[in-house]
Amino acid sequence: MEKIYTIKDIAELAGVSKGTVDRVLHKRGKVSQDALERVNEVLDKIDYQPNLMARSLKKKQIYSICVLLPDSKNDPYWQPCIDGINEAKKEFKSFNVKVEIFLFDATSTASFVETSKAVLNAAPDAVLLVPLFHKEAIDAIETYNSKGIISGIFNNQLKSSAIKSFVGQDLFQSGRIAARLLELLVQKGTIAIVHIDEDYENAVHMQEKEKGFRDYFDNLEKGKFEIKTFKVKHPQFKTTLKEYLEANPNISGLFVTTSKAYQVAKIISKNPERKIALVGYDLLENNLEYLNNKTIDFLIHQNPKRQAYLGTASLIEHFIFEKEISAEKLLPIDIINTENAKDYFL
Amino acid sequence: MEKIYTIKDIAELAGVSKGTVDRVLHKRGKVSQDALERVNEVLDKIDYQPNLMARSLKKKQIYSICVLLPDSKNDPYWQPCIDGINEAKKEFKSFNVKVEIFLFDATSTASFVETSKAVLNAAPDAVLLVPLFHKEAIDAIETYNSKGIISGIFNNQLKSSAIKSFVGQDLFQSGRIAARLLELLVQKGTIAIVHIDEDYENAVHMQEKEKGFRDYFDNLEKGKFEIKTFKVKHPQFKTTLKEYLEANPNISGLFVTTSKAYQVAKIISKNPERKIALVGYDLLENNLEYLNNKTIDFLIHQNPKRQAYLGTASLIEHFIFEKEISAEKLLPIDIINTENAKDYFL
DNA sequence: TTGAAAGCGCTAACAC
DNA sequence: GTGTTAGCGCTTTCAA
Repeated sequence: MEKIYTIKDIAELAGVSKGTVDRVLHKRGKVSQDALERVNEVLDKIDYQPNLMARSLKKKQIYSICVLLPDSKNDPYWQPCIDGINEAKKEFKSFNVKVEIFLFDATSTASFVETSKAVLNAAPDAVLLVPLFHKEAIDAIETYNSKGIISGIFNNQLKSSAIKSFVGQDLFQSGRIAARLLELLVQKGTIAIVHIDEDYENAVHMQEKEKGFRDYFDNLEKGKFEIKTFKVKHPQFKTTLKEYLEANPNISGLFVTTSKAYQVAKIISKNPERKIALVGYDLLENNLEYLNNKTIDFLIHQNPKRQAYLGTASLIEHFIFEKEISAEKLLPIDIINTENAKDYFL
Repeated sequence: MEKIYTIKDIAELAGVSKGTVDRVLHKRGKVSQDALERVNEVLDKIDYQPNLMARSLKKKQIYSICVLLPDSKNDPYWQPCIDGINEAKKEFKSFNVKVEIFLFDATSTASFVETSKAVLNAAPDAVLLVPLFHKEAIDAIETYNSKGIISGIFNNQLKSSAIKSFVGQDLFQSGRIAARLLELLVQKGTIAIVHIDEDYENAVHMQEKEKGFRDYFDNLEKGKFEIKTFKVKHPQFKTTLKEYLEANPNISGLFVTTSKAYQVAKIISKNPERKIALVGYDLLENNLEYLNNKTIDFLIHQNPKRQAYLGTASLIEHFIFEKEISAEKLLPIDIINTENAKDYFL
């Protein structure tokens, strides 16, 4: 049973006062060379772990964190994020933190810009945001940075030196996982990558997934599989895909790079005698329906709830525990079939 | 921004002292009817959330928790559990909790009984244990209970009114997941369930998994699949399985109900022209090797680390935060293939 | 039955 | 530069 040391213990061992120990530990104020050495000597010998409870109890300052994410009205994918944020909020409610949620319309850059201004007005200590729109997100983050506001992102990666943390998945790898699944489902033949591309800015996502997907097949025995890409915008979606499949009767597998696999499932389930394997993303109600009737074979779970939770929690912990923010946190990529889907709703 | 009330606030609002408020909140000591009503009136009006940090800071009592689990020397499956326990330990190290780990030999009931006595001698406030041996585990738990020691279990379910919490997976469902995977891997034909049964007491595990597995196929179109069961003890394992597979040339899929899939993989990889689909359990080094060379198609991850972490954390939180212990916590059952395996080592 | 006060470990203000 | 001290919110002891 190793002893737990307090500042008082250190002060006694070093023959100085608690105040001096505090100054050494936090490098604040002036300390004589002699005292510094005496304290450091003690610190080297023991394993001092500050009592975080005592620290947070003392601190008067209230930290404020804003989370900026798309409204789930237009896309239910975002709904679980709210739960994740609230979970973090609840877990740390005894601490001096305030967490505010700001929603923008995922289909409108203007909405994002406007909401990010509102966040700026709230003058938080940190912002966690979903950088859907590349350029606008960078702008917002740089503005925050110039005001001394820390920025973290989740859901999709974005390179900027002003970003302190990223929580999400390795999308390239995610594409490889889909590829491995389709390799098993379709013994050989043609597989199409389907991008249901509602807004061009999202394309980085899809491109990474496509790259990973193709990478997997590129490293396989040649000639067994042919990989095609099919890109379609929403309005004409239904007829276009139907025609595409009719024009390509050799296609026996589809990889949908967004959460819209149910739209594809709806079309292919009309023609059950043609067996087409289908792999998509996200545990939406609509997707689960087709997963359960086996039109969709596998879904890849991006765990938006946990992403939002971890993003929020790491910012909170940075302030109240002075924890380092880890620059990148990659979540496991969960493979979902009919049987384990419900376990992921905790 | 809702105000955060403290005991001092309540005392002032009710016109009593902090001590009296504390007595009312915790129903300890004597309080006059009048004071009781005044305090309760205030409590009804406001939403009082005790500051857990302040509480833990003050408490002198040190809580002691013992964790009783199999030694990983004989089975590497248990190794991650130690990490999970240590993670919980680290997370709560600022609180007054002591967590001690006791290891027993998973192949020896005597070792379990002995170790559980050592735990009793340590006189902890709570015990978290892996109830590998049904009867002995029940005995131990009832003894703990009679001494006022709280018991939680993880890894496998066990029914007893003396058990306060269970963390683990739904093993029946886990069997269904394996079934669904093999259904996809083997279009039709014969599939064998392989129990590598080292110690009879573990059989509950395997039986549940088998039940789930068969349940899935029972509800499928009849005649497409035939399911067999093959049980083997370790020493004769290698030759027996080989003979079994030779005697049953129609078998094209295997479901190994333990973490020993690599042993099966070793045998079937000797005969690569006969393609046999293989699904097993757990991310052991040995298994991963055969997963990566695609002899094993899927592994099911039982997440022992997280099980141990959650089991430990829920007991700790019960003491320091006075949180309710949830009776049952079922973890998601992760499906692992070549591509997402490494993500699960965080 | 109740209030007052000490003190958990830490931080920050203040005095020397 | 450095030691002392007050106080965060809570629990617990001690008088009254």
